[in-house]
Amino acid sequence: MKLSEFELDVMKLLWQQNACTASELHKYLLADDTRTKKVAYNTVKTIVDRLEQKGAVERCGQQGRSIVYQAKVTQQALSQQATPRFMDRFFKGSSRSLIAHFIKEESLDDDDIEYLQNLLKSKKQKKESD
Amino acid sequence: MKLSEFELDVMKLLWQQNACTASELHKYLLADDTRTKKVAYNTVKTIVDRLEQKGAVERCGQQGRSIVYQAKVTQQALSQQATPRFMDRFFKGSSRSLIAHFIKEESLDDDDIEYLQNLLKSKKQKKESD
DNA sequence: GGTTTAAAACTACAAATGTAGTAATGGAGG
DNA sequence: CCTCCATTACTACATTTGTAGTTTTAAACC
Repeated sequence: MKLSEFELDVMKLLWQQNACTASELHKYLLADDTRTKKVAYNTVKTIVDRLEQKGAVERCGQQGRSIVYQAKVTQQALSQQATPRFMDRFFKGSSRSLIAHFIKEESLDDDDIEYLQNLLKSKKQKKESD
Repeated sequence: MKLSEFELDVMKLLWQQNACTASELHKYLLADDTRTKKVAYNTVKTIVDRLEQKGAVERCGQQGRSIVYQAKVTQQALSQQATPRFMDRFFKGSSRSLIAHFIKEESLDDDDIEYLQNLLKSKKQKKESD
């Protein structure tokens, strides 16, 4: 399933909110101040309609006249599709260089670092037990 | 600078190969067997022309009648633009969960794990010295 | 029950993208 | 020097995407 940028933005809201009407989605988008361009309700509804056609969302109820939608594909499923493509473009298929990039460039607090160190440790141990 | 999927595929080749003619790029794309759809030479040339218009590539010479192109924007520059957007979509702005995802899902050999552990360690130490 | 009105459904359209055809041109080989 | 063919330059077109207007409908309120 291939979704556009805007479609993904809407999916993200549905993943966060679990279930929404089109107007709710519209409100969330307007409230998001990282989003410079303000879109009309109809624009959002069109995107939701397209997502429905693509099978990415489904109707799960009514609220008065409003249709309540929910995500039909999980974030995991989509990220698992998108991630290899993304990695391949920018990190030459190497998870190692991707992870290294993030460890170097992104801010991680002590807690994060410790958490990730433990993850790596358990990954190593798991390999040994195979 | 916003590039499309196909444009990024061509950029990737230019990053790898340093400098190419349009026919060379075409050959590489045909040779890539992960790419099911086979494109015509003219298609590739159109993409290169668009990349030139967008300022992503530039001419750096001739080989007979063929124009040699090279990337004008670096992979780093583009990945630094693309990565936050990507992360935000799929990993809610948290580098930690992105990295965790990769450590869990991707295959890392012992060497990779050790390398990353050292990176984390030095990140921690650097913080302490601040 | 009639009216208002928000929401759905449908339609429209410009820009970007993928895809490639046609026309023009200039090196390379005879 | 002329011809040929690869390559460029230009043009074309369907599809997708972003964006929103118009028309229809049905819930809610009086």
